[in-house]
Amino acid sequence: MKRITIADVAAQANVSKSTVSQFLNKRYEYMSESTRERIKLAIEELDYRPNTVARSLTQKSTFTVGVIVANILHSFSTHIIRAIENKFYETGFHIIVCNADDEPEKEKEYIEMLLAKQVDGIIIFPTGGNVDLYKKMKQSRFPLVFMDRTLADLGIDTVLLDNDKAAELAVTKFVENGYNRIAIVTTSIIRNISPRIERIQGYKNTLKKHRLTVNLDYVKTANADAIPSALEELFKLEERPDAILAGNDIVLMEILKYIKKYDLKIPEDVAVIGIDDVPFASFYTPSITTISQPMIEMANLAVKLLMKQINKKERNVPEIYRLQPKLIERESTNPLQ
Amino acid sequence: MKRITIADVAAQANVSKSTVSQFLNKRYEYMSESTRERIKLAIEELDYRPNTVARSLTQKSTFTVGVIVANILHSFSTHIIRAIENKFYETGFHIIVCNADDEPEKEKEYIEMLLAKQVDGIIIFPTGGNVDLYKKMKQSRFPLVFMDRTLADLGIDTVLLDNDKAAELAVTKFVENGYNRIAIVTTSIIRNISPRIERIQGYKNTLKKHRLTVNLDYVKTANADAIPSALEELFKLEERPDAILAGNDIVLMEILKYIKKYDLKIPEDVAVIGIDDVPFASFYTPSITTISQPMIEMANLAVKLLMKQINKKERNVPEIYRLQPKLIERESTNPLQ
DNA sequence: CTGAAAGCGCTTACAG
DNA sequence: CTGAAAGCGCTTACAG
Repeated sequence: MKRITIADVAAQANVSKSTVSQFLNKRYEYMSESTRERIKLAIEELDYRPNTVARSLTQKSTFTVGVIVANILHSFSTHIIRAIENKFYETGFHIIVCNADDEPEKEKEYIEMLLAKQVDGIIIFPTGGNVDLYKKMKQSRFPLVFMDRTLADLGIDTVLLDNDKAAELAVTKFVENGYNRIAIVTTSIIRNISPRIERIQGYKNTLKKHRLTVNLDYVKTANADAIPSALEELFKLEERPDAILAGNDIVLMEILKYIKKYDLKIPEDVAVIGIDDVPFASFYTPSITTISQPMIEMANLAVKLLMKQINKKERNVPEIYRLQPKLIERESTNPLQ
Repeated sequence: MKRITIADVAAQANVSKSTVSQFLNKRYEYMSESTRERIKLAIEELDYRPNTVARSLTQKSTFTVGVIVANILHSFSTHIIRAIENKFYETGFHIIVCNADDEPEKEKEYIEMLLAKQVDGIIIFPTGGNVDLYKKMKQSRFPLVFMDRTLADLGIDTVLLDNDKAAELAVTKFVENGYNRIAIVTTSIIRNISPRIERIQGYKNTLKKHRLTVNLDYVKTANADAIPSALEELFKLEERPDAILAGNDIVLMEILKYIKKYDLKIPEDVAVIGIDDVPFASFYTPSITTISQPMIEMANLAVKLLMKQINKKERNVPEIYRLQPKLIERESTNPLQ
C-alpha cells in the first residue's frame, strides 16, 4: 500500500505542508478556524499517521530509550523492566529492551546499536566489561543511568540497593533467631559485580559486629550452573552451616532444589533467607524469609534521572542513590527450637 | 557534542558521500583498494556511526519490530519475549516490548505508536478488543503475527498452544490416578480469550470421554484478584473437588496460597496440575505436575512467520499453528492412596 | 494567518 | 571506479 504523507494531507486540505506540520504540533494559535477544521478532516479521511522516523530525523529525538539488562533471567530484571516501561508509557516514550546475557561483548553491540538508532538515553545494568565505552558516553554527555550495579569513579547517575544493609538485615535476623554458622552464596563475582561484592562485605561486617568469626568456607561464589556443587561443598563441611543467605533469586532456587533433593528440613537443618522477594516465597512450605528491593521506586528513580538528563542542557552532578531493602520475615528463619 | 555524519567522513577521506555510503553498505566491488582503505581509516578516526534513523527513512525499514503482550505478568509472556528477543538478535533486528495490561485501549495506543514508528512488523498477544484495527493492518498487508490467542476468521498467522490437548493431558492424568471430582480454574473469560475457552472446552471433552459428568460448579473463571473467593466457593461445595487444574501460572499461585492458608495437603486433600511449567514446580513440596508449553519453539516460529511476511512481496497464506504441550508428572498428582 | 525553501543524514539511480 | 543530484517525510526559520 502507498503510505499517506503530510503532502497528501496538505493537498487534500488545500494548504501547505508547513501548515499541516503546525497543526500536527498543536501550534494552532496562528491558524484560522477553518484551516484547522479542513486539516483535521483531511487527516481523518486519509487516516493519516505522521511518520515518526522522519520527525526524529529533524527533531533529533526519537522519544525512545534503551534498557540493557545484564541478565534477564533474574526476576529482579523483569520487574524493573516492567516498572520502567510503565513509567515511560506515561511520558510517551518507548523502550527497547536488550539482554546482554552477562556478556560484555553483547552489551557493547547493544550499546552501539542503540546509539545508532539515536535513542534519547540508556538505562543499563552494566556488565562492567565496557568501561571505555561507558566513559565515552559520559564524556559526550549522552544520557545514561546505571541500575543495580555500580562502577567506581565513573561519575554516572546510579540507582542501587543498599546491599550492605540488605546483608546486614539478613545476618542480623539469623543471629537474633539463634543461628551462628551462617553462610552466604552468590553467583560469580568475576568482573567484580558490585552488588555481590557488597552483599558479601555486608555479611562479613555484620558477623563481626556480632562478634562472630568470619569463616571463608562459608562464603561461596559460583556461576549459576556451579551452585549445586558449591552447596555440596558447603554441606560436606565438618561444621556445616545452619543458615544460608542466598545472594539472589537464582541462588535461592538452587538452594531450595538442593534441600529438597537431600530431604533436608528448613529451618531445622538449615535456615534460609533470599535476597529478592520471589513470588513463591509467601506460599512455599515453609514460607521463605526474604529481603525485598523497592523495585518500583528504583525504576521510577532511574527514569526520573534519565529524563532529567534528557531534558536538561546544563551539566547535572551525577549521584549514586542507594535505596533501602526490607526484610520480610517468614517461616524459613523461625527461631531455633 | 556535534554528531559525526557521512559528510564528515567523506571530507576526511576525500571522496563523495555516495562512495562512503557504498562502503557502509559493503558494496566494495567497484571501489579501489585505496579508497576503501581511506574510508575505513576515516571512519575509525572519527569514530563514525551511521545514523539509523536517516537510513530508515530512505530504506523504509527500521529493522525493528514490536511485541505487544496482553499481560506481562504471566511468566509465559516473559519467557516468550526473551526467546523472541534472542531470535531477532541473530538477524540484527531490535524489538520494542509493550505491555497492554489486558486493556484494549492501551493495546490500540501501542499499535498506533508502533506503526508511527515504522516498525517492520508486530507480534501481538491480542487482547481481542481491537478487531477493526487488526483487520485494517491485515488488509494493508502489514506484517502481523498473533501469539497465544486467536480470533476467529481474521486470517492472520497465529502461533498457539494446542490448548485442548493441554487440558486433555491434565484431566487424563487426574483420571488415571484415581481422581474424579476434577475442577478447572482460569482467569476471566470475558472478551472470549481463546486459550481459556479452549482449555475449558478440552477439560469438558476429556471428562466426557472418560464418562465423567461435567459439573459446572467445578468450572471457575474469575479475575486474578477474585480467584481466592472462587476457590472459597469451590471448597465449600458439598462434594468438594479432589483435583484442580490451574489454567495458568497466576491461578496456580493463588491455588497454592489458598491451600497453604487452609493447611490442606497436596495431593491427599486435593491434587493439582498447573498449565505453564513455573520455575518453582520442581522444588516445591510437593513438586507440582505441570503442562509445559514449548515456548522456545513457539517464539521461534512466530519470528519465522513474521520475517517471512516482512521479506516476501507475494501474499502468503496465513495459517494457525498449534504446538504440542507436554505433561511433566511430579508429586502433586500422585495416585490416590 | 500561510507558504516556499532549506535542511535533517542517509540511499539510490544515473552519468561519466 | 566515483560523484552530483534527487528524494525519503518531516520541521523550522523566514518572508509576506
